[in-house]
Amino acid sequence: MVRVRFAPSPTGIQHIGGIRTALYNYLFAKKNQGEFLLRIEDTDQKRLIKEAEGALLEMLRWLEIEPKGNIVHQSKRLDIYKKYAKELVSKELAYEKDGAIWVKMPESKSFEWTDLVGNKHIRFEGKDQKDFVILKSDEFPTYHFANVVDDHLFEITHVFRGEEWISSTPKHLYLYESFGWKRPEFVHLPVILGSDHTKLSKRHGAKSVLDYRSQGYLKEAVLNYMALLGWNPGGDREKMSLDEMIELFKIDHINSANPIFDQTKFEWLNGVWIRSISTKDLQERLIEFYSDDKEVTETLKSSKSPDLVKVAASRMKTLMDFKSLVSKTSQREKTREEIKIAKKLKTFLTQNLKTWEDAELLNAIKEFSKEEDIPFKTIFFLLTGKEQGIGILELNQIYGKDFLISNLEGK
RNA sequence: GCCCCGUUCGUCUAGCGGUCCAGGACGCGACAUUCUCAAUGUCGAGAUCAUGGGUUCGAUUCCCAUACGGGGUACCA
Repeated sequence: MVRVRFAPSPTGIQHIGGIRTALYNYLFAKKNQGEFLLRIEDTDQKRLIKEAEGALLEMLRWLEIEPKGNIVHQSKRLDIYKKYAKELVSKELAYEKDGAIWVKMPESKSFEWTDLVGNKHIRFEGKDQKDFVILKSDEFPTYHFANVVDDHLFEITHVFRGEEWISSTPKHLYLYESFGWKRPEFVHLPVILGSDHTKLSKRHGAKSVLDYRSQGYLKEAVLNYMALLGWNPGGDREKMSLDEMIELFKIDHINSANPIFDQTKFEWLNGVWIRSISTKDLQERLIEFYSDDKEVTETLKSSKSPDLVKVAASRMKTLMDFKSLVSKTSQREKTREEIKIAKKLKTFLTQNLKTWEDAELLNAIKEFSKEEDIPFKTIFFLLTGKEQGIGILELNQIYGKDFLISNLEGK
């Protein structure tokens, strides 16, 4: 049976690359009817950040890629690591120095494996390897050690992790060998780079998945875009739901080159998802997204809400765009000239229109525009209060005559 | 420096020896639609497949070298 694990260290916020690793783990497990576990590698006492784990769980919960079973904390398993470390010492494969336990790396050996990303053979020579610490002087294990011990104890079959671990894989291989344990398959994922071709970091803007949520991205889009960075199902397929990704996921379609995060394409994908969910669903998500915003919440709970959501959907890239789209307040004040035009327009419309039905209104606007030689854009602004956005007729349907007229009257 | 990995349009990528004078998507441009902006549809520009050597009847696809990019080189993960 396939069993994988996501093993982050709670030393900071998980950036998008970290969560992508979780996603690939999840996809692979689901695809193969396997298990997906979560292990917190909290072995670095100095760099530990206590909010990190909660944030991580919140991300997984939001994205609905939650692990199975109990969460393992390495900090609670110190006695286990100690026991195994001593075993290596007694086998004379490790030694104590400066209060820490070190593994002696054999110079004559070579270490090789076939990495499942790109299905390539990787080989390191023992002479390039250095002895390394497995148990620190504070009695905590190092990553290399705790990771191997736990992967063995939990019978992990496939290790998905960032490619920054390739160089230390020889250490891990040697540990498996020293204990006589069967080693797992390795799947080293290329790291995601920013637009300047350097590793994603704070400088590149919002990096946490939670940040994307608060910026109005849909979880479907986040999942979809993360999956697409470095993996594709082959062919032209781009938009995929989680279930579809599970169905299509294959390790040999993971790329081994570093992808660059493209904010613009991500936004486009988010728009695609916003347009593809139902109006009712979108409305619910907007209600949740704007739960702290009284004004928008009021709008969203009004009877006009479904219509507004519907006409706003095609104009949104993120949920954040909704507010300005449906706001009733004018985008800017009218100029003196515009105030004059607005007065004229108001008189014109109130005198000529009987029903205020769309066709009649549109004709009147066109006529006014022509007769007075006023550009349509100006009329649009005067009637809607916006330079651009939801159409006059759409607003006429939703808010009606009074709203349009009041825009002509205000400043 | 040394070790490891990578390199197809600006970006994400398809391609796994002939189907490729390289296909799709984002972005960009044009047109259509049209009450603005979007959305949508159609078309277009954009890659001598990093460079140089091989192998082969034939290389984007296989091998080597160079260049460039990324990663590692901690009692951090």
